[in-house]
Amino acid sequence: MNFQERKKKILTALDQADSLSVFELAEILEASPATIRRDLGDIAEEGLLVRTHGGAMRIENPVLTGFSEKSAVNNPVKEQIAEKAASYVQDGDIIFLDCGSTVFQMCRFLKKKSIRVITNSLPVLAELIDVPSIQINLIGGELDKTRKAIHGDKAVQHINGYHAHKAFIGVDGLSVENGLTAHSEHESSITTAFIRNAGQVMLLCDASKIGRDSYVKFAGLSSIHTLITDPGADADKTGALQQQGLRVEIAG
Amino acid sequence: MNFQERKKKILTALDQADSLSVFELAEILEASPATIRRDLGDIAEEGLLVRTHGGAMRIENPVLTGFSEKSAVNNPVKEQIAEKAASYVQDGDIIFLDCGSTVFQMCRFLKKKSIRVITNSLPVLAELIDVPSIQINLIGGELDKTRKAIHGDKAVQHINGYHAHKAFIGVDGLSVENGLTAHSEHESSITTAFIRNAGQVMLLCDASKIGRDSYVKFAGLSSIHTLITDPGADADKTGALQQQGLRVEIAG
DNA sequence: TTAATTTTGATCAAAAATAATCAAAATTGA
DNA sequence: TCAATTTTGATTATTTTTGATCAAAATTAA
Repeated sequence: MNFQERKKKILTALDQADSLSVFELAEILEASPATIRRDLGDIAEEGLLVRTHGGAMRIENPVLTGFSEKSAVNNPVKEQIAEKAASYVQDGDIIFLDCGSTVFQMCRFLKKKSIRVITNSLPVLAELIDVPSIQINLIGGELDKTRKAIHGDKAVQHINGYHAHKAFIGVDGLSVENGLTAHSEHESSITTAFIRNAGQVMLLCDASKIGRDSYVKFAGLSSIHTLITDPGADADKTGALQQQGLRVEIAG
Repeated sequence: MNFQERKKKILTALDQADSLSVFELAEILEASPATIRRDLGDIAEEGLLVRTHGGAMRIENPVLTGFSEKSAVNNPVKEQIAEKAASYVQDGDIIFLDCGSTVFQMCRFLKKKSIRVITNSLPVLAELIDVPSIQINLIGGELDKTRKAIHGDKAVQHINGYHAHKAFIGVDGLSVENGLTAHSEHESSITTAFIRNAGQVMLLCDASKIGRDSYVKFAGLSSIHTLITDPGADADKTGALQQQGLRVEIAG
């Protein structure tokens, strides 16, 4: 059994029992206490459980978890991309973070940095609000309840009022032919604003989206500085993107 | 049993019995008095209970966790004021809600209405995000982590971009002599913006704040349409306010 | 007030849990 | 396939937690 599997099982077990000891977990997962401790340490660092002496407790904050983004948790590919992306962030940076699930995963790798984050994502806000070294600027505007993010004209105006060193964004499609594409106008207008107001634009994009096109064409390849993707990306496709002058980084 | 578990049990036990002795707790938790004393010391330091000689007492206003706002819960006076204030809200209204604890209490009385809410308060956001009939416009700007609210110039600009039918605001002090007063410039600039951009301004204010002055003078009595307070308000003081043309509503 | 009692905080040894280290096993990549 | 890397589990040293003891402080009773 690998870490990802154990992580899932630990979190499931903790959902039922509020707290479990290292030994109880060792028995459930048929692993040694040493392994369980390592796992619990890692998972606690992600903020998905509370480590206690002798075991772990479920984390409970209904409101906060309401905003938390679970879709990318347990997705090792997105985690790798996020970690790579976070390595570009330095103390003192001002960064834009958009509301994609891969970008959200960056949060856990940003917690030790001293930065200013400008975001329209409520999960990002919830994740970083307790980090003293990070100042948050929340983008205002209409709340999109399903995406747990802010959008609309007012949000775009807000972004236009700032300049960031780096923007970390996601897209729904990326190809040589059509550049960056998105599902909706709302998303694309926000992303466009981020691109316009950032020194460097980092695109976080798993392999499945490369060479794929979505509905709204909103930016050319030249607006992106670096593409961060996973090792699963097709070499032909990434090669073609590189030929267009795009810098491609493979995470992991 | 570890500290985290005991902490939880101690707080739960204190929620039921208002106060417990070290020995009662030692029996409940099956731990030694020495351990209980250490625990109580630690928990008291977090501000989650009051240490007494021989035991501990429940605290009224536990520290807020996450975005949830607990300070005004179980405060019948604030609830009454909030309910009265909410009765002024009609379907179709666009309203400003500020980040005070009494205003926050309005949320539970607003859930059945079809309205648009413009707010800088994260607790309000968290409380209303799951209500389908309510559209939320979040004010953007710098995040004040301790107040769990947005403030700053950008936030004021944001508010200036809208007009609402009604604004529901709180203050730290209210008197005939000094009008509305607040603890900080940040709060007052936001409140001023709400007042400027609302058709009607409703001030939610428990009796203790009437006749009291705080530090920043930011608006005159004439900027307020209606004061909603509780039956504990001094009749002389409310009378003086009424003589200045202020409409005073007593909740409950 | 003083004396008796209770509670506390400090200290310490025992017990429990952890982190660190290292070799074996499993996985990965060439 | 084999070498390199990662992961795992066992061992050991370190840290944390606990309960007992006891003097000092606080509270209560007289």
